[in-house]
Amino acid sequence: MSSTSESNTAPRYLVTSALPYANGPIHFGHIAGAYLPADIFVRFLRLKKANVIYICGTDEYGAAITLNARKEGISPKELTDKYHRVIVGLFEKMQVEFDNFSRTTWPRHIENTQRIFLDLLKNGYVLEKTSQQQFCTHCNMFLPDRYIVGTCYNCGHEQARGDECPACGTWIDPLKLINPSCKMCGRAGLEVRETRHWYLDLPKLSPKLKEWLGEKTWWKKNVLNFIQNMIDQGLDARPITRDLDWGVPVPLEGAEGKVLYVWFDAPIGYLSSTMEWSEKRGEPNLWQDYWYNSECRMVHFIGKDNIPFHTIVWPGVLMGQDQPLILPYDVPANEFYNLEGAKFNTSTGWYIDVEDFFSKYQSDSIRYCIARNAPENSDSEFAWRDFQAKHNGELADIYGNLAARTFKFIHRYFDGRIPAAAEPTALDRETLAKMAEFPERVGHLLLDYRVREAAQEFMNLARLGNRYIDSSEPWKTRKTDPEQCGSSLRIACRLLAELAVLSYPFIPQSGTALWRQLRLDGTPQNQSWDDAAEIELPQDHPIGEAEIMFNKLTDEQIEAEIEALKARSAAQTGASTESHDAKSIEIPPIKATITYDEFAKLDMRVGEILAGENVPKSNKLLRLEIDLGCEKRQILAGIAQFYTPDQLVGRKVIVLANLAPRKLMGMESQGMLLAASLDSDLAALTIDNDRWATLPNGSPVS
RNA sequence: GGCGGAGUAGCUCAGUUGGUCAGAGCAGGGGAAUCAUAAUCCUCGUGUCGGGGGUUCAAAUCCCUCCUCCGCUACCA
Repeated sequence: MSSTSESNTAPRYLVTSALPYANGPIHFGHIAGAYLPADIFVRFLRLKKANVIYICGTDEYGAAITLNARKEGISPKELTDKYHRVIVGLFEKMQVEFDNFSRTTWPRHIENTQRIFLDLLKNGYVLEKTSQQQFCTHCNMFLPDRYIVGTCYNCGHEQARGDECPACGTWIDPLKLINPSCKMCGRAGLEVRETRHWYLDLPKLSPKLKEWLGEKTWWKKNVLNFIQNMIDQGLDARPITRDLDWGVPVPLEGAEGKVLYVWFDAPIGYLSSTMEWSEKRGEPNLWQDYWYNSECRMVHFIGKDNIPFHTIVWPGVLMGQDQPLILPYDVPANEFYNLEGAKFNTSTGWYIDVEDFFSKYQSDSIRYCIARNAPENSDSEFAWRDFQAKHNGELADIYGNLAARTFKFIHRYFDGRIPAAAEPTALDRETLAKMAEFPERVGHLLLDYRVREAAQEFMNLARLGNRYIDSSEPWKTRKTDPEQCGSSLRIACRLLAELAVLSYPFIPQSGTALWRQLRLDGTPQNQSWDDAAEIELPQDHPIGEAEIMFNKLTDEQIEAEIEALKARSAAQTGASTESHDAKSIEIPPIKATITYDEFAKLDMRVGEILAGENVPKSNKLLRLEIDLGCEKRQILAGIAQFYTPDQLVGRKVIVLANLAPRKLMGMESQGMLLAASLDSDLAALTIDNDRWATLPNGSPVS
């Protein structure tokens, strides 16, 4: 590719995206945070004639992978092979193009990781400590904190995790948890065993880090705020090894069964992947032109969950090792991208099937939709309605239609050839002057990682084109002043050529399609961003047939997608319950005994559901009106994933009537609908046999 | 619990260091035009800038306080 084309003026860039964890497919949330912004940035830099390489790969170690592999009955290697392929396939569909996409199981990556570990140890940045940890004799492994469940010693909640109690919010010391059990096998009787681990001495690196971070005045504010806080609170030594058999082995005598943590080796993957790229190119030392080059700007695109690793731990690791490796130049972290109001979640069916998606839609549509609403400063989300609006209203109507009206006109009245230029009118001059401003304006925004504004701005160039054609009215001048008419269309074509280049980083297929219709040499990628407004079109140059680049998405189609998403979510939530039997779900133990008096405080009544509706913007809540005989109540029940309002109206249910009211989603809930639930399944307590149905509303339950 | 973010027109959101900052896009009303995927272009906003208090000649923008929502909390990757 053109990635190494020499240029003395433009800076050299090493761009990375967070290594996706090869534990499952990635989704649009990942794409929006770490990949699409980086891909756009890289394509743009290439047009700016910068020397840039774009590096990534799958992250393939860690406990989660061994657990999932065990669940699927395959080896960790087989699991990561599978998801490596899946992830590569997705990037191809998204048109995210890396210079190299490696894997952390690549042998030289293991060498790199071990060497860096040994450097850190030798230089005194790694401490050895023994500690007590919970060990599950059945699973034969030390348990990560989140895989330990027990009773909270602070509030008595039975389902406290080893890291935090969901009820009272206390930070849990897993060793103090009462009746701890293993979340994986469900068994109690954990043993506390002593284990030896190595820790990265962040307190020792802290002064260097502080000084280094102090210079990063150009970093995004959300990133700086976050880490400033963390540093101010003081850094703790962090364990970088763990007891596991799937990972980079600790290269020391007596350290059998210990591997380096995935977060330790994953960023080193950037280095390893660059080396692999070098090797593949047959220039084994080429990577040093980047990693040993203090003029090279290393930019890490990540999601916000990765900020501590990339701004503190990883730079600390780089500082403490012996090679002259460069430190990150910038870490433009993005926030999260959700789906229709909730987080992407594969296990509950709240996701978009990528295979299915790309069988119906173009990558440019989703790229543009995400770019226009990228989670730069706060979380944002994908919504089908918004997707339709962006696709139809902007890509098809403004961008695609500009090309169509221009090209068709030329074919119809100018024999499909670029007309001659005439003496420019005032309007021409004004338009050309505005066109000339776009490369710098859009480019400036991109260098600032303001993708959403940049996308809006390139679309404004298309708007300028539409306005120009409307104002110059070639359908009139065709009869009154053919020369002027031709000249107008020529300018419109020049604008389209510019648009092809400026839109290329965002929507590469469409940019290329425009270029092709203009029958210009090469591709937009070979052009110069700065000169995009100056592209010359020879007189009589034949252009291609006008293509429809974006077909409209119908309301029915979009409705169907929304329905399908909801249906799958409901089905998958149901499906997971069917598998309960097979998977030996833990039945929670019986709670502590209470007295009759305590029980008698509860006032439960029979109530009839009079009406129900979904609570706007909530996935879980239904607003129900319930007749309790003596009065009517509004109750918000978290059962929307299990019942539609229709299924409930007319049913008799049991309501806890003297529960203190509570506000949910801005509405007051005056009581609680009783329901049985386990895991993620739920069934409301209804009364529908003949005898019970005759009981009046408001009958007490005891 | 700690930290952080957000609350601005019906919807999605912009608003650098306080003074044309009360805005853009969409939706909606009106109009022009007809080359084009019924696409385009022009035009129209009486919004307590979450509530309250304060600083100031001047605050959406600074300070205090309250309310609501959300995220993160690095030993889960």
